[in-house]
Amino acid sequence: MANLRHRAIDTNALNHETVCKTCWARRFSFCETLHNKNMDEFFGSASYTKVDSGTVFIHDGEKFPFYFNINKGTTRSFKILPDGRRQILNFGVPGTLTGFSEHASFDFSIEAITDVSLCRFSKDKVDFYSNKHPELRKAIMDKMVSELSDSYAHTLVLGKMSARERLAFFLIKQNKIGFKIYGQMNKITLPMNRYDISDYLGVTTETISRTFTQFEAEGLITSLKASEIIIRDRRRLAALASGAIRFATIG
Amino acid sequence: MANLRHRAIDTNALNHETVCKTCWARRFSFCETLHNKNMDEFFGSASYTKVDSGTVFIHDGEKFPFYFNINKGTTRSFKILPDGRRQILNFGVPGTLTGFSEHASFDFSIEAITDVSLCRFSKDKVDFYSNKHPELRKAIMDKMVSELSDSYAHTLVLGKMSARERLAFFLIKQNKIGFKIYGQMNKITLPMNRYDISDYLGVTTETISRTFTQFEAEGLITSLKASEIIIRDRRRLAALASGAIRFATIG
DNA sequence: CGACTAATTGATACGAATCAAAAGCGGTGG
DNA sequence: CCACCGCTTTTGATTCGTATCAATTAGTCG
Repeated sequence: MANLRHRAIDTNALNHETVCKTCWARRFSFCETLHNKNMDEFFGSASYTKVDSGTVFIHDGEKFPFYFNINKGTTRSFKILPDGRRQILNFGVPGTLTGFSEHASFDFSIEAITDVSLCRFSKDKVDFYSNKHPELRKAIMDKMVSELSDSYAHTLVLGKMSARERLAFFLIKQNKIGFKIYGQMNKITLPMNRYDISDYLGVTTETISRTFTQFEAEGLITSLKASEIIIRDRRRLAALASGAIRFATIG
Repeated sequence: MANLRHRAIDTNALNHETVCKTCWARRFSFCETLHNKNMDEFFGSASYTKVDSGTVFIHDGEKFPFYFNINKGTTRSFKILPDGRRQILNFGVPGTLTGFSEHASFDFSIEAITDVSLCRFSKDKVDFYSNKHPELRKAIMDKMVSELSDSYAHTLVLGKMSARERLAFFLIKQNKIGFKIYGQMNKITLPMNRYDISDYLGVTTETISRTFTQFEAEGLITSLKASEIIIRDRRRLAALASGAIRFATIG
């Protein structure tokens, strides 16, 4: 097994009652589907883990036959080119499941942006229980499908959109996540820094920063701090995000 | 059911023996896994279909509870922005399975580049048989995983690579496909036109064209026709494709 | 062989990258 | 509590890769 730098807490000792019953991320997670079943055995097989902020806990190319479900915090998945260029593929939030990769081998790296807590499930165990409980496999496939769908949306953004559209897309997306997970309305809290945003959107930090300034000048947003944004004009921001207007500084 | 413009040939009439036994794409397809089983009933539920070149046979947003497996020809999957900008997500070749999308609703369109023949499988039927034959579901999930993996590689290309790297990536990828499916070694046969290539790589046709010319001048490739390329220096082309050298005209 | 479309080549424009520096911010210690 | 240090973010000046606009050449099909 690879060097996963984290403290693992064996839930066999803890008992799933105490862990899952109070799990805040459950309603976003694949395991939600087993909510009303007596699945101590299955959940007992999971291990509850914490990863410190800044830790790369999955390395590109590594074999690791587990699914990870994020319970708390934010992660970034990324690929790196030989000369150091980094592309962020997605951000993981509570309820994000990962580890679908073929032959149990990851073809990207995952790093904790904030302190993260997650559950680790052996693929073999999940497979075994999926045969008894088809809804479990269905839930996993649904997660996979939405990851694919997200990736295609991202492809469109990277292939065809201007810097302004990219940032608008990102902000609208973060806003939706913020609402779903944390119940925030017009306030966007960004756990990632400008480098992350730029590496996700395929532009530079300078461009991101300038575009933030533009958006604020145009009354689309207000920036309280670098990491706290208020949406002021959702309609226009969403129009930009959807590609309805390419460069125009609509104001 | 949506307006699928194609001629459908019901294999119930034909009998799977005559169709699947001679199916050339089988060894690349998810159904390969059932090769040695008596699955007349399952295969009988498929319908064998032909789609003419240039036909959009799946429309973005359309509900369509079927998997498609391509048997012959090439397709392009794409998304379109309100102002007409098109991003090609991937090209389908024999053995490509599609239709994973959530709630059986596609979030992209698919168009035949050449004349295409394909098999259509009802999701319900596949689901039913997957419970008896877990390897069927596993095969489908493997297809899904490699589609996701491909998409991530594409993300890296679109987010971080120069035009030269993008084209190199594309050519190496097409070469691998050409070898796997059609057994071609250094010759690349491109069923798609320059617009397709540019819409896949997130650059313009003019840039694609100029880069082809550069590559030929540098001895990386020889272009017999626009659609027939010979790889002359695989090492350097692959180095470009992997991002080891960004702009340099190595030569 | 002519008509139409696809691909290439050329000239110029422009959005974003790069290089450079200043300002903001968070944490630490005197 | 404030001064200092390091890191992140913003702003500025300039460069550059690719898009755009325009025209020519090649290729395809009736």
